[in-house]
Amino acid sequence: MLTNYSLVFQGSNRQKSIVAAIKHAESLCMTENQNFTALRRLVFEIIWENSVPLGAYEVKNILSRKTSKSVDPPTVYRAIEFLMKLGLVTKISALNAFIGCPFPSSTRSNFFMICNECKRVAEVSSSEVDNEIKSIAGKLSFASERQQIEIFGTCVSCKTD
Amino acid sequence: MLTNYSLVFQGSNRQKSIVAAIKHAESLCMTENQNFTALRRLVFEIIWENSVPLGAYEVKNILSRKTSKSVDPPTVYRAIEFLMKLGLVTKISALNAFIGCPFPSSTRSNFFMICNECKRVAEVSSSEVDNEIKSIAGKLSFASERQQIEIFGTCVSCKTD
DNA sequence: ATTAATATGTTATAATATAACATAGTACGG
DNA sequence: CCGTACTATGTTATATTATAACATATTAAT
Repeated sequence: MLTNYSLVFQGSNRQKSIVAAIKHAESLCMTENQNFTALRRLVFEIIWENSVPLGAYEVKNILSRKTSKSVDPPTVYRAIEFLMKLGLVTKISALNAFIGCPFPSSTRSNFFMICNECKRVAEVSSSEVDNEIKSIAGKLSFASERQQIEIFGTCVSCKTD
Repeated sequence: MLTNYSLVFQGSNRQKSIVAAIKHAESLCMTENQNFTALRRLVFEIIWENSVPLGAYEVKNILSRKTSKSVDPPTVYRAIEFLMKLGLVTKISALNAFIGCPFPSSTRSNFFMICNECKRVAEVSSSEVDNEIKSIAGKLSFASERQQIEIFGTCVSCKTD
């Protein structure tokens, strides 16, 4: 099992991992022959700077502040779509909000633990869960392509508060 | 493991299960002291008649046709909210659409297999997956309350076509 | 320089969802 | 039976989320 759970819910900052994340995004774009433009990098940073998932319009507002000019929805949605295709960002669809993927290169399908109190989201990559689902899909002859697992509850920090 | 997979993806109709579902909904409302009004019953039927999840506005249009009068969004959303609270209907949040829960009384947390081709959705209730997730949550001291698992892929029928 | 491809800007609008208040129906104690 | 409180529905308006369609700009290769 691989997770950023304690970093998200008990760690003090994420700065260090953001630097690494940008590096990773850059090299991924390089190998995929994709253009990590200034705009896309900005959106990536905005989403990654938060352990709370951001709605597209929140990203839009932050982007607008950072660039000191007005930004229209398609600008944001296109950048997010680009990042999602590369697996750098995921949508938490129950929240209509977006969060950075800490393990973009993992081949296992990850899932999210979402704290109802502080709204932060941690990612977990578990081969056990993954295998169990794969096994069920196999038995039913369902060719699974993509999965989205969202667990809502209370994180370790908020529970003790 | 409990599933309506073959009923949904290989069965010819769902009529039989709808009758049982309505009976179940009625008695559930009875014991919960909730009012299974004509409107709520209609919305329940509309959603249950489909193995494809329906958007709220699709429900609205069908409802409007069935009652021969115009229906406003809050009417539909309120009925859906009511049914969801009772566990009779779930939202597939990746689709912004709603589907009946075939195992409303199951204490296990269920998940959905969604065919990208025919759009039908089957529900699976697996204690293995459930336990695995519970175990991870336990290790991380995450008090999980609700979970939403959506598996997208190709069903057995569409694969062979 | 010219073209093709990619990325962004811009305008408009579609699709999904809820707030707030008005009215109607129901249930029950007096 | 009446009045009150509660529940459900009707109605209007608007918030939130997302995309279509077309224009312009940037870039990369010929």
